[in-house]
Amino acid sequence: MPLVDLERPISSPVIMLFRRDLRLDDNPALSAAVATGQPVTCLFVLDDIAPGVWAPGGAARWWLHHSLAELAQALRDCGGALVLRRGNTTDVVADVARATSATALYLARRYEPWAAAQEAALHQDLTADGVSVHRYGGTLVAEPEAIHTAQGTPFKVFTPFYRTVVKSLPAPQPVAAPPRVPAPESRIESDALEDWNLRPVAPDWAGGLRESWTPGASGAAACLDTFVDDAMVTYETTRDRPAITGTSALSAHLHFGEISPRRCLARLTFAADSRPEGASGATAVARQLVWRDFAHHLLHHWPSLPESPFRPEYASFPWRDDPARLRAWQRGRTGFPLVDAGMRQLWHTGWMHNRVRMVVASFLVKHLMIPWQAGEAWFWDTLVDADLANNAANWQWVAGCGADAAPYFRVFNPILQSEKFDPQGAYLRRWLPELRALSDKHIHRPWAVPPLDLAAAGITLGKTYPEPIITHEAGRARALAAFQDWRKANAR
DNA sequence: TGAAATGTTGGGGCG
DNA sequence: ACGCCCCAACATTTC
Repeated sequence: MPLVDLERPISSPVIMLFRRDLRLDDNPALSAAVATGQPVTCLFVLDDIAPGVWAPGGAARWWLHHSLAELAQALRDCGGALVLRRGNTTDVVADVARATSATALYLARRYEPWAAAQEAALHQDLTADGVSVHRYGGTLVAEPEAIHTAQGTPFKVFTPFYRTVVKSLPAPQPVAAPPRVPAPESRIESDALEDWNLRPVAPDWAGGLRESWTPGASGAAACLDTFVDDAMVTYETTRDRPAITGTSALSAHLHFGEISPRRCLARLTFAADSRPEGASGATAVARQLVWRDFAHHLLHHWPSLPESPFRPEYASFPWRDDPARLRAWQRGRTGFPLVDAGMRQLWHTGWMHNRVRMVVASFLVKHLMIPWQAGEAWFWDTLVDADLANNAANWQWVAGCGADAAPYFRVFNPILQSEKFDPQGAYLRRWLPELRALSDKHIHRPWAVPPLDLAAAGITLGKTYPEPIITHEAGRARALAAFQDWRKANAR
């Protein structure tokens, strides 16, 4: 044996940096780290101090706690260990690399502007220290570099983007979880998850979250199973019914990377093959996964997406500063039952049905003319699935200033939407107990209920339930007029 | 992934 | 029997 080999460490451990890929299954970075045959230091860094970071809100932090707890257990079950550290990611990883004599770092890329900058810094600092950096995908269906127009430019319209993804994609072949993730013999120090205080203590407002969700990879897999078994076949119609569990409810699991979109696609494809009547539902939900990709591609190519309108002319749109109505919207006290039910579902469970998200968002930016960024910020603070790319792209879509956006004059009628998608008022009654006694006919518009019926239902408008903070007709007319004036002024 | 206003058509009541 | 009107139902356009 050549002498030089004796000078090398007997083993050269590697680091797997978990970020938003809190799973073992179909995790290409982890699989590559394990495939080195070396011991793997699994690391998660709580880094919400980096510049430009949108620090996670309370609901997302609660979810993160439980997701990390499950990841740590899953790693223990296969011979591994998860090291938790807090601080600047680059500094922490460099420290851990020195402490473990690591020669390589594996990670899955992210798409937030600050995260991309962080990856560049990691690459620079660690390479200088003699640590090779290996960056993988796996978080999206397709990487931004792989999808572009014939001219080589990024897509700005969803449908051609979708077609290109479908056309250029091989059948998804998820990578199975490694059977063992061998930890180094000498352990390095880890923070205790409890000490991070990701969960609320006093007051403990997380009861609604606990009732609603099972964070973690096993919860994610169960969620997908339930969808495929129960909802997939009728997805196209029941997805719009907020009183029904008609959607996948995978958003937060996907956000934290507890399940990969390719794993979802593979499962959907298999299910559609074995159950032809479910094929159209499987395609429709797969399309939603591609919307998620679209948002991430947009953020990748337009890093200012969370702050600035994609269509720059909207910077001069005459938005209104209206703190009182913003607060009424946030607290579910607008006087429009579907809007209020949605905002209360959000507050209680950290999640809102997608159809209702569109209605409440339209109400904020059109009827109230409050800047979309205010809605984006509230969703960011309260959603368990708060995701920089999805949140920014979807708010801009509703506001009309985004890529492939709904035109500004497309105003949702919160009453019609309510009657159409919650005809029996089941969703309204679930979240607005004070309106429960109203009839199916009356519950969508309490302000128009005859006084005797109101009294019989125990309702005093302005006391037990708010008067509408604006009428639909006035809000709609004001928004359309402002839009027309602005366009005229803009055309000059 | 909209709604409202406006236009068109056709059936039925009715003088 | 006929023409007129009303209006629901559907289609188109406009915001």
